[in-house]
Amino acid sequence: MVSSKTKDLERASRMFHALADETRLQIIDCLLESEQCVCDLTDFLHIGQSRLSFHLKILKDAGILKDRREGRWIYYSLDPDTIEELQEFVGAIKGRSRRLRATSRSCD
Amino acid sequence: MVSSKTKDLERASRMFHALADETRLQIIDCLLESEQCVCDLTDFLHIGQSRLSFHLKILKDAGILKDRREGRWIYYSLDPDTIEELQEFVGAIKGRSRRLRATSRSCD
DNA sequence: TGAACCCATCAAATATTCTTGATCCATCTT
DNA sequence: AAGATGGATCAAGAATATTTGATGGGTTCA
Repeated sequence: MVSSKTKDLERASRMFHALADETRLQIIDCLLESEQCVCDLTDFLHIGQSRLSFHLKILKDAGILKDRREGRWIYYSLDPDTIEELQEFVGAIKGRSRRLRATSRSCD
Repeated sequence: MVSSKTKDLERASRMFHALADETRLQIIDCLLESEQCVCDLTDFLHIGQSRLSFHLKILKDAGILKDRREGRWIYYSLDPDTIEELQEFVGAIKGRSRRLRATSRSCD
């Protein structure tokens, strides 16, 4: 059995990996204001279609983006729940790192 | 000239990349309570010394960890400023993604 | 139905990251 | 000074990730 802590780390590292690329951060930046279809994103970002599709998939698989089809177009948008999750994860680190105490083993 | 936005993305992707690895998240987990020296971390995490050193360097280069020498030992700890910075970055995404508006181009 | 369009997927080449063992450097001890 | 210890760094191989161009699937429109 895989502990829930291990799965949490797996999930977190997947999310962070999705954010660990400038192209993908640019995509996110494009989606801050509103959803966009793929063809608009290729125009904005000046990158090839298959390359964009590759990065969109990574963001979507990590849960950071959602998509919806409307006719020929597929619109991508941020998933607020995942952003929230991300914020909680970082908050958890910050919350504990603030009150550094004397040595106490906690990680094995 | 490189725009500050580009540099922000570069910085952000570096930080996220540092977090995009389970071993490194385990290291961070070990450091939540207090600073630790490298030899303790190898014991806790059961990983080889050079492998640990590799990951520590990535975290340190990203600004997430600080180190200090004390005699033979080097103690690593979280850098609260960077955690703060990280939180602000995620917060910036969340803050804007909440109020999704109609189409408005913002990223090219 | 067929052509045009939007997009995902695949395969191959390239690039980057990670692991491992060896080596080196600094500090402490004797 | 010599040995032992804590860690960083290097080189080489293994594993992943990324880019690119080609192909294919679904949708619209004539």
